[in-house]
This record gives sequence, C-alpha cells and structure tokens, in this order.
Amino acid sequence: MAALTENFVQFVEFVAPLFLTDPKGRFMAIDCIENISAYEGTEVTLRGWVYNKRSSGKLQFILLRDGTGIIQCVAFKGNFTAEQFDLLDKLTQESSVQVQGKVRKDSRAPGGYEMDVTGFQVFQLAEDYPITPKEHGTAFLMEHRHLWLRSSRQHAILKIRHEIIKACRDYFDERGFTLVDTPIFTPNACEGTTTLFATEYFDQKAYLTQSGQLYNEATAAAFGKVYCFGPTFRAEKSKTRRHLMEFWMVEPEVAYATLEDTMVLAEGLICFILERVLKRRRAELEVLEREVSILEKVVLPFPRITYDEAVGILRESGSEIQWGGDFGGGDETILSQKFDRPVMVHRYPAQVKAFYMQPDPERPNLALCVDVLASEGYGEIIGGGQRIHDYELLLQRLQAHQLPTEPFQWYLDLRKYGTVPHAGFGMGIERVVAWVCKLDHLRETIAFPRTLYRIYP
RNA sequence: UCCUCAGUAGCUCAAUGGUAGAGCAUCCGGCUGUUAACCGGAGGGUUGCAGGUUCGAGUCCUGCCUGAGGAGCCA
Repeated sequence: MAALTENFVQFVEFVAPLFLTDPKGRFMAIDCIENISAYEGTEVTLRGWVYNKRSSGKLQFILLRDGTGIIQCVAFKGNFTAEQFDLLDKLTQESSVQVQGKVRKDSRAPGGYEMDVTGFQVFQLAEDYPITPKEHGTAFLMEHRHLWLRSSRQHAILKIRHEIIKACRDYFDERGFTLVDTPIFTPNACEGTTTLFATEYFDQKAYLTQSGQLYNEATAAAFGKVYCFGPTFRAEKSKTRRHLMEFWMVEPEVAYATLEDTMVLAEGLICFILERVLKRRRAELEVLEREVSILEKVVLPFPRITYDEAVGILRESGSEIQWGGDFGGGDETILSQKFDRPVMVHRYPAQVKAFYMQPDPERPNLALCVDVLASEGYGEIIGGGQRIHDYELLLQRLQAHQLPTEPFQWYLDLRKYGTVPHAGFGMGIERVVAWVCKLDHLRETIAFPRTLYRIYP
C-alpha cells in the first residue's frame, strides 16, 4: 500500500498540468482517444486502462481504453530498457496506465490510428480481472456489473442512453417547457393502481414515487408547459425482461392541451430522439450491430389506431383478448410487429385506466388516453392522455376507485382555481433505450439495474 | 405468487451409472505486426447443499438453496 501511495503521488505530480514535458524538455499534450486524429504525426499522452494485450516477442500491442475510445499502442523492445519492457510484458487486463507516444495513421488499426509508445507510467497492475475476453453468463456479469460497464458493448449502450436523455431535455427545452422536478417521497399511494415501496418518513409512512404526473398537473398550471425527469419506483413483483423496480421516466404536462396535442408531442419526441441518436451515436449503434435502416424508417406521422381497432387486429391474429381488457405482453408484441414505426393506440376503456383519465365525450366509457407501442415487438414506451379537469367528475372518480379524498385535496384544488383541459404523458427511458439498441433485456439499459431479487452491486 | 429449465476449475462448457476433461483466464518459456493473436509447458475440483437408491452417483430419486426464462401485474 505504501508503494501504491508513493506511486500515486508521483503520478499526480506528473499528470497534473495539462501539458507535460518529456525527458528532453519538450511540451506534450494530455488528451483523450476520441481526439486522437488531431495528433497525427506528433506526440500525445493518453491515460486509461489496458483493455487487452498481445505480444510478439519484441513487440507489445496494448489496447488502451480511456472511456472515449480504444486505441492500439505498439511498444518496440529496442526503445526501452529491459526492465521497462518487462513491465510492459507484465501488464494485465484493466491495469491503469498513462502512455506517451507518437500518433500514426494505420489502416490495420480498428480506429484508423495507432500509437508508437515512447514512454509510460503504470498506476496500478490489476490482478485477476474477472471479466475475460471470452463469453460469460448473465448471472456472472450482473454480479460484476460494476466492472461489466467497462466492456465496449455496455459502454455503447450507456452512451446511447445518455444521448437519448439529452435529446429528451433538448426537445422540451427548445419548445418552451420548464423542467420542474417532482418529489421522490410521496405521502400516499398516488394512483392506487400499483404496489409501491413503503419507507419511513420520521414518524410517518412515505412511499417512493410511481409517477410525477399528479404534481406535474400542479406545475403545468403554474408554468404552462412543464416536464419532470427522474427515477420512478414500482414494487410489482414483475420478473420479465420488460420490467425494472427502479426506472427513469420523462413526463411532460401541458395546460390547455388535448389528447390530440399529446399524440403530436409524443411522436415528435420519438422522432427527435431517433434523429439525434442516428446523427451522433452511429459508432455505438455499430458496436451493437443495430440495423440502422429500420430506425431510419421511423418518420412522422405515426399510425393511430383506436383500442377498438387494436382488439380487432389482435383477435384476427389469434389473441384471446376480450373487449374491455388490457393488453398482455404478448398482445403488445403482436401489435407492435404490425407496423414499421411506433403505433399509437388511443381511447382505451376507462375501466382499465387510472381514475384521472378524461372520458371521451362521444363515448364516456372510453378514456382520452394513448399508449405508444414501439416497433419490432418492443411494446409500450409511452402512456398518457388528457386529465379530468372538472371538479365534480374528478371527485366522483376518486370515490368510484375507492380512494380517500383527503390526501387529494391539493389535487382537487387544481380543479377549483382556474381549471383548464390539460394532457401529458410519461415515457420510460429504459424501454426506449432497449428499443433503440435492440436489446433483449431492460437490465442492460441502466448502469445498476434494480430487478426482482437483485440489489447488488 | 405460479409454471419451466439450469447449477461440474476463476469464467464458458464437456463427461452411456464405471479413472472428472477442454477452451479462456493465471504462472513459466518462445516469437518484430498481433487483431477474442498464436505455439510449448505448469498449477487449478467437497461436481450448489442435505439425504436416499446402488457393488459403484457429476449422472437416478426426494427435499432445500441459488440463478435464468416466462405468466400474472405494470411503464
């Protein structure tokens, strides 16, 4: 440990300035692998980890990754002392190193550039890194999720996730929305439909939020157009590839908006996200071997079908669904495979939806709601609709759903003081990431997934 | 909560009821262009746990534990 600390001090002193001097006193830049092309023909210092290593007697090929890319660094024995070269030979997978060298264009290199190593510092020699370049089972990988994140596939997924989240924020910000985040601790089981995580709140009981929507309705009346973006918790004992106990949702809410407005907003968001990812994250999609031509076909407008029509399609396809029931996972898969872009299913029977859904004036047993089902069998990524704005009707629905009115006083107040029609939706980020990346399980879409029976690491 | 499948070396997997093995990883040696590098050698095991059947169990039976997939529920 003493040696490590000593090494660390040297390391920090050495790398602290943005520009280093090499042993001959020349200035040298520190940079990232993604900027490597700017250094062609000159020297640069890279800091990262050994991704893999091959050797050939007097040559060492070190694949260095730094979070922005991977580059092959080539070290020739003749350029080092025997001691130094032996140290290079001993480098192990995931050892942390700083490497200096001359950047050279090379058609043989995957990224197009290679580095001829002139100097290096080892920060730490990693011992027995558990994730080897061969295959592993999901249980083992999930147990080592903290390390699995370093592999190129997981890295690509999380880069795309980041891009999707940024796109969501840009989309709303550019359209006059205000980000107003809603609480994680809530005093009551909001919608009364799902099982929530209960926790202590000093001498009271609190629940982890299942949706920011009710609070969004309050902020929409204050700001007009709002969205919240945060984690959401469901204590459902769901054990499928489509569920996580903790997931992230972006939820816009717009005053004076109708169901139709919401559908336009939703399809616009999805197209905006896809355009952005296709533009900025092509390399990552390639790592995932995602067929981009399928994503490029997703353009406006999205097909809109009513619940009635959806039931008809499902029954023709052999589903057992009865009118009035909600779709099962299999039903969503069937529907989403019928279209080459996400399909918007609207006007479900009110009985299968939450209490706050505005009834369709033409058929009051239907709710003015919409679910967006992603294509390629991915199913629901968005759920939303128009909310009840009439005080008496809302009160009536609360009672019909056997919910207490007292905790909803503030919510009812919104219908007393300048109520307006309003609508919004929630989009599950992980499901969008899974669809865009074409993953078969939601657990790879978030750094540390919380699944039924797994809360480590 | 229910149904199905699986647990053998650090990892991924073999092994008719009859001497537990391979590839990768690790360690030692070789190679100036490797691309999941390759070649030679070495170490590495209470076959998930507890019982049972049998001359003999990784293999068959019972129970339990753990994991995976799916159902229901949900986004």
